[in-house]
Amino acid sequence: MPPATTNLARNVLMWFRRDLRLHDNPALLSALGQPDRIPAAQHLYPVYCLEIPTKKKCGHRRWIFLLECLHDLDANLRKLGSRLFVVRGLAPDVLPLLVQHWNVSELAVGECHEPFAVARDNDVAQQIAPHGCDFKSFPGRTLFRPQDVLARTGNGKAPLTMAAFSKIAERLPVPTPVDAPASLPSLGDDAITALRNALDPATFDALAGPQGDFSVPTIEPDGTVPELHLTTPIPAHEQSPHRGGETEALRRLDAYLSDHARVTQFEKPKTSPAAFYPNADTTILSPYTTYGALSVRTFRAGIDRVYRAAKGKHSKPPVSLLAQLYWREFFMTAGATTLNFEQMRRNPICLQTEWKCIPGETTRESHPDDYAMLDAWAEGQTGYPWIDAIMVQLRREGWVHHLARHSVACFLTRGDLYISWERGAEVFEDLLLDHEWALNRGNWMWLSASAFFHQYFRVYSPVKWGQSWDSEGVFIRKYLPVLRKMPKQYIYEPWKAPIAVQRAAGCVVGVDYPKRIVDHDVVVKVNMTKMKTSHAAQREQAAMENGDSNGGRNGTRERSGNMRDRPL
DNA sequence: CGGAAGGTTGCTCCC
DNA sequence: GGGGAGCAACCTTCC
Repeated sequence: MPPATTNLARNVLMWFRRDLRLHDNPALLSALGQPDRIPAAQHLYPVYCLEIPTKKKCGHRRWIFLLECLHDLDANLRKLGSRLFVVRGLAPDVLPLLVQHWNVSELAVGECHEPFAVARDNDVAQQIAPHGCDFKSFPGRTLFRPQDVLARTGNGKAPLTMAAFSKIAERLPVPTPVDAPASLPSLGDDAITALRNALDPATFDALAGPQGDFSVPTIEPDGTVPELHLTTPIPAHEQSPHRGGETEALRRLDAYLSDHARVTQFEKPKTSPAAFYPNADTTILSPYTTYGALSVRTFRAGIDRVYRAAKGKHSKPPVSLLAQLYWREFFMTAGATTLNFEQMRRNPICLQTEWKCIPGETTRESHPDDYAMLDAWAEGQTGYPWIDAIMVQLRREGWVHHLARHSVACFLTRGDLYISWERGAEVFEDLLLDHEWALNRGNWMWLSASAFFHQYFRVYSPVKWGQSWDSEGVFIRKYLPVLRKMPKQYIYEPWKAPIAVQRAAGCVVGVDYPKRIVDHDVVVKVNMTKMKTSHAAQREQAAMENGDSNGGRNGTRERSGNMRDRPL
């Protein structure tokens, strides 16, 4: 038993969320106490709450990546004589039980800033307070706290351009990563027994999982996870090449940073969306920063070391490697401080326009044709090989290049299908290993020219843009084998190939590969007109609300009042 | 306040 | 094929 501790005992429960690592983890380190000030914890209980089955928007490969991170975290904890307890259930339900029966005095977390996470954490803090347990949050998820950025904007609103954000970021202190612990406080000798004795058997079994020991769910070699009812085997060639975990994250970071020229000369718009693992132009570290298997503060420190070695000669924001971390902060700041950030309606920074398939406004039953188009896009069946190949890569690997995301997002929204960006965000949330709520929703607003970016007349061609990167069609041939033998002059537009050429290539359009679902050259003009009309309507509305005083400048639509002045 | 400058990553046409 | 103007025209930031 944990000794019948008095209230003076310091027992810490480390609640891991998006910080699945030992390096640069201030919350975890807090258990060690501080010399002469705070004693080391007597016991440390590392916990992850596995929220089954509520993560409906988390696809199979995302689950696998998360579980790999948990397995690696558990292994690394065990090297220090500890372990991870994976508790099945929602945090506000299960943490109070653990706190009570493990006699926990402090619950330590890495701070999260999403509105829903803040609400959840407040809930947990209230639930554990009656048990005499403090909720203590620590930095580490971001380089900068959204509040600290907001405090320097002058108007209390998140910056909407990278130039404005960078100006603030450059004046904020550079966070220093902390070392991984060399040792950890012990577990209670019989932490599991304590729970088994205190809880009724059904509750215990539900929390502890099928092994009865709070272990990480097992991933079978065929990719199935029986405990999570992920029972569809994934053939070897369709498994993601990106393996989760802190160990792999730090290996990839070191490998990337070892090429100093690549780091100092990095310019995002010059990296190719048609390059793919293991020869991608970019780091593919985003899945690791998403789950916190890699600390962004450690990442930044590594970039800074390379920059210093180059005596300050390096690319600059908004295109530099460091700026890629700034973009993450940029969207997290906006997401943490903008009302209704994840949707179009009642979102003060978002363009209002009449997309198809708006959540809550149409259904599959009311508009089956619109949703058929959405499905064709999501499944890689648009008939545009560049678009479809990207969606296949996304589905299979859980990662595609940022500019590839631009292409398919523009296609779904303002470019071709004029479908709600929220629907695209839902699909990405399901598929992306690196899904971050604020980045995903923010980038969908960007690409649909709903917020941040407004030059809707700049449209990506689903043919020309890919062609400019990969005229041979290597990328398409990899992910759409049906087009493998199509001559390069038709690989981006197979419908233009003479039927004899289609037959010779073994790919007849309409039989072996879909006909294109829209004619880009036609719909792009229609869509641009829709955007123009929506902007005009919005300016008119703003002029009305402002008594026509500013001619609609800064279109206030729902921006007036204090809608953005919400507490963090 | 008003207006100019600038905005990570477009396309087409022309030289 | 690489670079630059024109396309038609959005918003935020900054002075």
